[in-house]
Amino acid sequence: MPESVVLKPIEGNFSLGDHIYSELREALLELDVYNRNADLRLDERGIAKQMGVSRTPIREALTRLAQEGFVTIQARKGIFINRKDLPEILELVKVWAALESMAARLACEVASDEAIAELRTIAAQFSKDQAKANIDEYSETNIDFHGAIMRISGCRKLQELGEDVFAHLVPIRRRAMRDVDRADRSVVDHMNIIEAVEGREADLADRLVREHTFRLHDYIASAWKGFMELESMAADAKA
Amino acid sequence: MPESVVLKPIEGNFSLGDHIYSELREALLELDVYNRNADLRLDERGIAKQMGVSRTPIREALTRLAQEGFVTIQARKGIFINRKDLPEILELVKVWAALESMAARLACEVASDEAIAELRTIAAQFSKDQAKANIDEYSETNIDFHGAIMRISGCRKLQELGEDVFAHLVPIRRRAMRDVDRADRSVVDHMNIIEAVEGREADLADRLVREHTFRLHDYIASAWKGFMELESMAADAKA
DNA sequence: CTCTGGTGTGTGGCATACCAGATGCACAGT
DNA sequence: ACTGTGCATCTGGTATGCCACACACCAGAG
Repeated sequence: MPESVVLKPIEGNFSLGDHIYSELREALLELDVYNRNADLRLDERGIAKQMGVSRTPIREALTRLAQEGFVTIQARKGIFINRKDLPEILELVKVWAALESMAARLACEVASDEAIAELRTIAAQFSKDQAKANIDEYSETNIDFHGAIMRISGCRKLQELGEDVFAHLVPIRRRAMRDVDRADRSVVDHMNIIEAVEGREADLADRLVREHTFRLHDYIASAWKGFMELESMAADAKA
Repeated sequence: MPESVVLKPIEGNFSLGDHIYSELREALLELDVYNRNADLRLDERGIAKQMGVSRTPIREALTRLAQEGFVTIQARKGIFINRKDLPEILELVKVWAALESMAARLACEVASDEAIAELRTIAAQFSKDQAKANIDEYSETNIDFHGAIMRISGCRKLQELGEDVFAHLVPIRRRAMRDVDRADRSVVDHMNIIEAVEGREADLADRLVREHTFRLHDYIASAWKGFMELESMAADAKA
């Protein structure tokens, strides 16, 4: 067999169902920001017509979104976007704390020094962004940091589950980060976490991450009403 | 309005899709026990004919099972049962450890004394079952115990996620419990856990549960080959 | 005016037909 | 005997149409 051109195999999913699933999911996460009086209802036929396809792939996507808890499908009544209330959000944060603290623990035990160094690289962007007083970008970096901890834990399931839980928290978390005082505190927490992981102190890293996340938990619990007002304002401004 | 007959409202899901989903899921968990050379392939049309319905509800159920990771759907190739390998199983155990240790921690903080007392009630069945040397029933009780911890944590999401993760572990866990020495050790662990929760010692309960689950982790890691042989024997015996 | 039953429309559930890629095998060419 | 081309067939993906139930609205009986 002669030397031949090397072609990379076709990768992604080209099925309509998968595409629509991603599209809808993203749309829901964006929409959630304005979660006040926005239409909580989704219409299969409407979406189908809008996207120029039949109901079938739409239904497949919605089925998956329903199982992930983003929407609720009620037979012959309608499909409704799940609005998460405070207790539910707080539960998700607790789950997140459980997963990430375990990730930090595992990272201490199995992560390579290079992998751990990655945390500092990300943290380095903190001061830069913070210097720019660019809270939005800081928020993104913050997300990267937590994602990195999950990644270097070497536990794929932990990472995947964490991403699923996190998806439900995206709108809340982003908003929580707009508080400058919290951002400062967060930077300190992160530095302590990095040092614990670098020192391979599993128990300490576990505890620090858990406490860090529970600070977010308590903050959300106390600031929830403020979040709602912000969302109303955003929705009004849009209208 | 005169006194009229009181009828309880219709409860569950009567949609074919939901029913097939449950049925199929249960079948997969059972089948996994014989996970040797059993047919890893599922056929939409075959199942449809077998159950006397069209492909549509079957596909809905399979879509959900695919997202839960029980099966993999490959376009125009087939639907295959996901056989979990050792690293994957171990990752699931780690996730389980993360969730349950957090549950124990929360239980210390929020569970009522009555709820905690439930743990002892379940534990009481241990000695009884153990006296009967009935490992199978002990295994069930053991599962109840862990389920109870998740429940009294008061965190529904934690509980739900735990059940999802647990579902993937059912066959493995049941098998792991057949080891009598492990069962003895397990009883001791459980008693210690109960005492920690009763004493509201969150850090201790967290640690004990985590260590307990990691013992299962290490045991599976070392006994994996034995599990596989057992499964082959079971399959052969069936053939 | 109020209550009851009918009716029209909207919505998700299900069945069915068809499509195109994937596969395996047979047969022709070398 | 080997290779590769073409076809029959299998399989999941998609489009459609119909069904039954939920619900809002309306008309007629009281």
